[in-house]
Amino acid sequence: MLSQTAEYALRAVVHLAQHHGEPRTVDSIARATKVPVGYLAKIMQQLTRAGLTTSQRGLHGGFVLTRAPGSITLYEPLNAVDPFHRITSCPLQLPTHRDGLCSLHRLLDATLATVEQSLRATTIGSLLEEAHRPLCPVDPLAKLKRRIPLKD
Amino acid sequence: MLSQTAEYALRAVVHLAQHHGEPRTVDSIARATKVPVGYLAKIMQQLTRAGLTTSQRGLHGGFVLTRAPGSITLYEPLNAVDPFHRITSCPLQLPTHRDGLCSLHRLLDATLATVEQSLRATTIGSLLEEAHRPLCPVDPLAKLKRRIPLKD
DNA sequence: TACAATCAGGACAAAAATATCCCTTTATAT
DNA sequence: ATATAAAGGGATATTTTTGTCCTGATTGTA
Repeated sequence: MLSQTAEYALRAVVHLAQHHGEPRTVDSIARATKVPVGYLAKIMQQLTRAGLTTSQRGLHGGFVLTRAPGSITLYEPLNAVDPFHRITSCPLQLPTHRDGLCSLHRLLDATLATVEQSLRATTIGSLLEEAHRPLCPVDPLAKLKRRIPLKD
Repeated sequence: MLSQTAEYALRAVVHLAQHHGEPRTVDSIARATKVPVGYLAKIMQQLTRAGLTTSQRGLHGGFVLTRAPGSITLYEPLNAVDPFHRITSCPLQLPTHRDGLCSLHRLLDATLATVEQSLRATTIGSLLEEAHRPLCPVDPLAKLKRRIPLKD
């Protein structure tokens, strides 16, 4: 249901939130989130263009969130890489339905509305709170495993 | 969010529901629902394999729903053409998360759960009821417009 | 200044989703 | 029987999504 790209973007933003303040390179984000590096690079560009992150080149550069994790909702990174489309007009282009959707599409859109609401109601910051389970991108074992270096 | 295929499948099933009992050919469904004929043919095969429709070849053949529209939920045709996947295990395959999802994926899955519930709670039949707006696939003007025949 | 780390961006490749075409098989009506 | 109306199914084409690779532009540091 979510595109792969959207899933990757969320992982990246969560990771940045976990290290809020310190610039993270594409490579380090990719390793932590298990997203293909080259592809993630494109996604990070999109997040930057959308104003969610800033990028800094050169040594000690990388990406940083522009705002506090508590003020960024899940909706934002998703929407940046894969715009969320509500159903606002009849997908069949029927003239009768110019002013309103049919039952089918009204129901589908109502479902989309709940999804949108759920995504807009949750901040990245809230995912990091104590009460929650540890987040994928910070898996502590990941570090240990990396002591056996990957080829290349 | 829905795949194109899923949207098409729903339109087709709604159309069959509106003509419950009479076999509808791929061509007539395609015209009414504005789905590419050739592609719809494949989708109808999937619906038939999933047991939602029966098909009959030859003159006066076509597709018919196997059950009453009131007993078919939106979830079923969707799932037939484009299986609905809940998030049941960590998409990062992290060993720490073998027994449960992280906050991010738990939230995403909870959202999926509401979508699933919404789709399972609504039947095709209920979409046809009076209180609702006319459905796209039965647009009455469509017939009129067809009096000016399309080329081919 | 030179070098190394890092992002930017374009070109290309692979895979998946969407769409078209055509031929075969099956059923019906005359 | 034969012609015709349909679905079945395979091959192929197109488009979109996902992914790779390489080169150039910045930037910090020695």
